[in-house]
Amino acid sequence: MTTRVAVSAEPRARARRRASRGTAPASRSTGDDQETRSRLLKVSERLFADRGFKDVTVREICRAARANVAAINYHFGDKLGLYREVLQTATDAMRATNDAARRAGQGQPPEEKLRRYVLIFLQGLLASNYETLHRLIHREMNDPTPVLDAFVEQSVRPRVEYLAGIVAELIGGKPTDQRVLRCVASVHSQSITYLPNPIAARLGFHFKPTPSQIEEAARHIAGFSLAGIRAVGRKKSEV
Amino acid sequence: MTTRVAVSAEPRARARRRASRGTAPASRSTGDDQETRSRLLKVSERLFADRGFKDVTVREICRAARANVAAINYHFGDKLGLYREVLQTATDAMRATNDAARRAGQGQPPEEKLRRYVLIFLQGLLASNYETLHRLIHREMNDPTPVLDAFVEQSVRPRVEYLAGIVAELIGGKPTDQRVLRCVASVHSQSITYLPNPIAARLGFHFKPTPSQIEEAARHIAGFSLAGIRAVGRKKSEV
DNA sequence: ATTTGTATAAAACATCTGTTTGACTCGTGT
DNA sequence: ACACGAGTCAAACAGATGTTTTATACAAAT
Repeated sequence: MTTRVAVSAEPRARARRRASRGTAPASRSTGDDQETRSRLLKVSERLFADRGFKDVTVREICRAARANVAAINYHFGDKLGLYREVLQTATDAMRATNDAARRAGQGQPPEEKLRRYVLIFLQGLLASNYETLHRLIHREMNDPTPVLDAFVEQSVRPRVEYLAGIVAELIGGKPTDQRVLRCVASVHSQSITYLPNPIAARLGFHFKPTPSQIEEAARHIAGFSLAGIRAVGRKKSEV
Repeated sequence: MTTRVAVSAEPRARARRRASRGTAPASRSTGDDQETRSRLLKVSERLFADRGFKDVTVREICRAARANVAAINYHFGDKLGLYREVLQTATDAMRATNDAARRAGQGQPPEEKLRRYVLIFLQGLLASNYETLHRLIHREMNDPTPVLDAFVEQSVRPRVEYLAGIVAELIGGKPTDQRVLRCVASVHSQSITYLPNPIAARLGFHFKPTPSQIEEAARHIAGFSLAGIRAVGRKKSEV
């Protein structure tokens, strides 16, 4: 009895109306008129990030978005449809971070590529506008919903392959070398550790994601990792 | 509407009977008689680790343990009471790992202390009998239940402080130095990355937790980290 | 033999869950 | 003027959920 799969994307009768988007929705008379649909997206992003897909109720989302209970089913087919759309924006944001890191590293020596990658990744991870999206993704890691597969292919794999390329360049091995993969895991894991989490908070790790603190952390990770990678490179290659 | 707090440990009428434990429960007549209580503990440990506190239903647990729906409330007061007890065994296991790591490092130079710590931690993390317990804990990191505080104090803090001591010895700083704390985070994050997770699985990271693979991974983490720590130690100390 | 305490079981309870329904309000196109 | 579709709403639905109740079986103590 896991996360309740709805195989077909748009399940029921209605909710296909929104096929006709872009025909100037214009404003309607009802008071505020802030496009209920986008309010639902915005509100649910935060709620899903805070507590996960299953632990957030549609009633809660709708209350927070000042919308009717039926709004989610009307606009997104069902709860999973809404979640899918929220996670798609997360995927896009992550891909944008990937591309930015790639661009920043172009023409640079591998050491500098790694430094810039870590910094940009960390900025993307902790920048206030993206932080909820990344927490969302972190949730998928522990409680995969049917959306995870698409996300891994579109976001994680390109990122890991890029990192593997850098590391391979640094230690002079194939990107599929076990040593390379372990180094990639080491770099990546250090980065995501800086996502806010309740245990760190209880330990008194008061890491404030200000630009300068983020740079500091990025410098640490890059320096730590470059030394680590070089050390690994000095050892004999394995199968 | 989070995980449903039950402030008092043993909430209702019954379930305090088990105060009188140890008076030889003996066996009763009903067929198998395998101590329903311990069956519930065993079964729910796996279920909670797989899907988290909230996503597992008491009916499911009871079905898997071949017990009545009321069994949980009878033996543990309520669902959270069962969870609390399961997590207590996890805490104990983790503390045992801590102690083992400490003993193994006694009288060793700090480099060797770190190597042994990482190995023992990883063994504890991935040994088949403890693996579910650690996944359980990993869940608390993302979705804290009321049980988290006790766990952090009893397990995580001693461990982090021990690691901080080693690192401080290596780079010659105070255990509260920012550089030290960042190194601790680096070491710890690399270790927990080796817990099985769906994203790694989808990426084709087929890490089998055999003893030799675990040793391999521990060697990597220790070597990588020692080089990293030394590099950090070469830099000027910060506030 | 009776009482007492422990353990189990089936059924019921109250609440919460995602979803659906049917009515109603508008603007727009004819 | 009219029909139509888009969007919203209150109410209801069916199923799941944690918990409680009531009844019963049994062993040990009295």
